[in-house]
Amino acid sequence: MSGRDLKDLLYEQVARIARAAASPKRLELIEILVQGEKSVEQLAADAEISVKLASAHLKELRLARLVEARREGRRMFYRLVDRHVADFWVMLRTLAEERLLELQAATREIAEGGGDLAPMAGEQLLERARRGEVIVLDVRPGMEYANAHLPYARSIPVSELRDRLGELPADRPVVAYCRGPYCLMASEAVAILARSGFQASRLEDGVAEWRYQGLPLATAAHDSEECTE
Amino acid sequence: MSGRDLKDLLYEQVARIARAAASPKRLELIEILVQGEKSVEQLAADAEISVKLASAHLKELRLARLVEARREGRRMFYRLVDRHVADFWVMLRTLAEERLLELQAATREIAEGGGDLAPMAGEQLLERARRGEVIVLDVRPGMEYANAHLPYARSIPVSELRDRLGELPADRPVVAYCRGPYCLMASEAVAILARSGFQASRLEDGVAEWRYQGLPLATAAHDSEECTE
DNA sequence: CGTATATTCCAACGAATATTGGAATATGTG
DNA sequence: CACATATTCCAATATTCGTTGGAATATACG
Repeated sequence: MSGRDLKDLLYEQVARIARAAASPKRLELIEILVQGEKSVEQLAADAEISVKLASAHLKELRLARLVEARREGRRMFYRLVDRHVADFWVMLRTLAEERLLELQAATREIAEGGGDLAPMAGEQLLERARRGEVIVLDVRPGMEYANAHLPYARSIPVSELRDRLGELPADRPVVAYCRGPYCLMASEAVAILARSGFQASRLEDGVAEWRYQGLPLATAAHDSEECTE
Repeated sequence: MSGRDLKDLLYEQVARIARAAASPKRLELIEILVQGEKSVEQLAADAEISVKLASAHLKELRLARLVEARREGRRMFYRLVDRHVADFWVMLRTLAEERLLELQAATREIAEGGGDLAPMAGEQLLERARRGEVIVLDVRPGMEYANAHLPYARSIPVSELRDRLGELPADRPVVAYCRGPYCLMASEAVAILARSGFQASRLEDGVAEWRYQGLPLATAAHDSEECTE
């Protein structure tokens, strides 16, 4: 094989991966899958697209070996192949944010709903949560919390938040997080909490960003009680 | 703006970056630009495409803010916006290699030309080069060496290697490197060296991979003499 | 100012992609 | 086995992208 042909082949393979990521819907599916395994139906619902379209996109992602599928009964469950895919998503998003001004404007629009608390860096938030000075609240669906969550975080899905406000101590600031900076659940939660008199703010990071920074995660509920009260 | 519209906008912006990287030719241009600033003509020649096509691809890359252009006389020089773009390229390639089997097979074909020396890890190679136990040889064009090169490396472009073999001590192993794993110059150099009785092997990494690993680089020729002889 | 050089813009065509509707497959249930 | 459910496959359409040829732009030189 000639040098040129070989090179073409090599770059083509790498481009194939990039092409798999070059679709908004597929990126959204990837971000959802970062939260854990999901069925096609769930993925379609979360990404607000038809099941058929979700299936087609998942096929592309599977072809690029970014996700893999498992059959359970009549359902097909998809998951990311490994954490490098999640890291890639975080890096790509970070790169995009550094470069595109419109993106920064839109991200600001999401953040605006949050409180005034200065954004705390990872290590610092972790320490304050450990000491119980701040309540870290995971507002994603329960399944995703069970799959992986920030240390010391407790789970109240945003859909149940209104009815479960009583579980939260009113004398401490609450930091809500969800799937990541593009997810709106934490913003909604902050709005609900603020309306009820809580000192609430939003953490932009999700588990993917947290892990990307090398910070620890919890995978069960065994540590979420340590900071309860 | 509704939540869905906002999300669509956000993912679309990220996808735009991925789309810019989703073309073999553009990836090749990026890798060439990692070696330093180049004119459109040089880029087209290195990537073996027409100037017009190179210009079109560079326009895409510029639109995505991955590269920026500078005019000097009647030439246009392009460069990567910052090192995050180079890091992105390395990460994308690494991800692709982990995933795609064909790619691994092709990469092996490139490496096959190399010697039998066990591949040395970065730190170790650096130390051996510092002590002069091994000759690190940069076989890229002189301009690229001047822009940035591995510490203790000396420059002999592959095109001049045949005529300058006398400059190399024959009693020490030579490790040649070039632009990165997909570049063929180092393989060619190893073949030439081996034919002349040198104990030659190839380093797959280029400056991008080296920097990605957090290892130091040299930017002038001030340190390439330390290990000369 | 005319000419040569380097690069970009514009137009056009074929190839690839996203999306949707309808049919097909595979699994579980009565 | 008939039937419901979850998902995938296939076909068709609109759109986008890669590539090339020809014209246009910007700069340098005589």
